[in-house]
Amino acid sequence: MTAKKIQAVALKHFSQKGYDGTSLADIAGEVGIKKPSIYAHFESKFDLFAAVVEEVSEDYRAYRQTVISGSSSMDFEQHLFNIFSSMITYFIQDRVKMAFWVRLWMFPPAESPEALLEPWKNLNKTFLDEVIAIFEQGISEGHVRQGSPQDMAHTYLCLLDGFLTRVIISDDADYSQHMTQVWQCFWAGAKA
Amino acid sequence: MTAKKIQAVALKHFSQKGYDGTSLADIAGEVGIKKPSIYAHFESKFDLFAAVVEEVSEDYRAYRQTVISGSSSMDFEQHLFNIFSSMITYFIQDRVKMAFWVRLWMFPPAESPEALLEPWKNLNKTFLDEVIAIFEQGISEGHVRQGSPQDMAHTYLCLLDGFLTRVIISDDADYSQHMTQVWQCFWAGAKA
DNA sequence: GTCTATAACAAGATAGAC
DNA sequence: GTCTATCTTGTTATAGAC
Repeated sequence: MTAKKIQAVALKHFSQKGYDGTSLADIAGEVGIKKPSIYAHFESKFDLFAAVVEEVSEDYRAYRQTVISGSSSMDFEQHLFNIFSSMITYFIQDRVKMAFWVRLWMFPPAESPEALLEPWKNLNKTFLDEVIAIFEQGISEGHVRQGSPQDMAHTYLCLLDGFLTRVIISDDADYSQHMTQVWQCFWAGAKA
Repeated sequence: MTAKKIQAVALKHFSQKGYDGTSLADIAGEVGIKKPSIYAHFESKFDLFAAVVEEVSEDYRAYRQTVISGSSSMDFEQHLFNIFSSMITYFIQDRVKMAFWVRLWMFPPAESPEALLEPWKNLNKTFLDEVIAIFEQGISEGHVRQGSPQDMAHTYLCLLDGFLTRVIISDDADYSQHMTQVWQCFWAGAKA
């Protein structure tokens, strides 16, 4: 299906050059069609962008849900670390998706309608809530030191987002080796 | 001086909409002049951008140097925390500068010449080296637990970058309240 | 230094043949 | 669905008067 190929190429270009920096001619050229042919599949440039957002968003949502529910039976530290490492691995194994994701998150195209951004924000808000719930459970069960679950969740997400940030800005091909060390430093301060 | 005013307005627009999303007409309009007048002060759009990068870069460099050298006589934890909180405060008190800085760092304009990006990368590389040196000292003097100073510095910077990331994506006006909590979580795991 | 006017071009989008 | 041709708009940039 041509629409899917257009979306895949668009993802790559939006990821590398941003929404404004990408032209439909760039995309069409790599797909192997001419620019007007895109309009047979998408109503506008922004419509194409929205489709890519939807695809990336849904893939991410499904993956995250699988990871969180799939590791809930683990030992507490393992559960938390599994979410941490799985999210990092998810993005590291596909840097195009990662750059698109982070770019949209931090610097969405100017004048993006709320209809596009709101589901995206909610998706990330949900993650915060889930992590807070995990820490609440960890504290009440004695796995985690006494303290504010909100603050711990926040620190956890700072570490996760910071790790992704540093992967993006780094040329290092195998950044994942740092993951375990970062985690140990965090867990040493969080455990009961 | 008109050139300075153009730069200031350009900083704001580049920060909010990115390089490609900003037009010279946007900038000129807010400055109060017409578009062609910009060319009396800057050779090209990119030349204006480069001037803004230079200004922001130098301001950041000077501030960071002041913070690091100015707190080196402090107690070890205070020294580390002071750098952490000062860097965060620096960006929080000027979100325009923060967004410009992070945007350039993570997603520089496509086809930016190396001449623009290299000094910028070196600036950040230097910071990593300085933080590593501080942890090396901290370990040898017994303030920090035994371990790899590289890994600790990396964790420290993940936390710092992650914090800034979360400030950018958050609407919360007073995000700085979280800073102390994040720090305590880190230090609990890092101290000897 | 700032302006009007305009060049030169690229980009998103449409019309209509095939 | 894809193409060529075209429209329209917006953009960077220059020329030349004041």
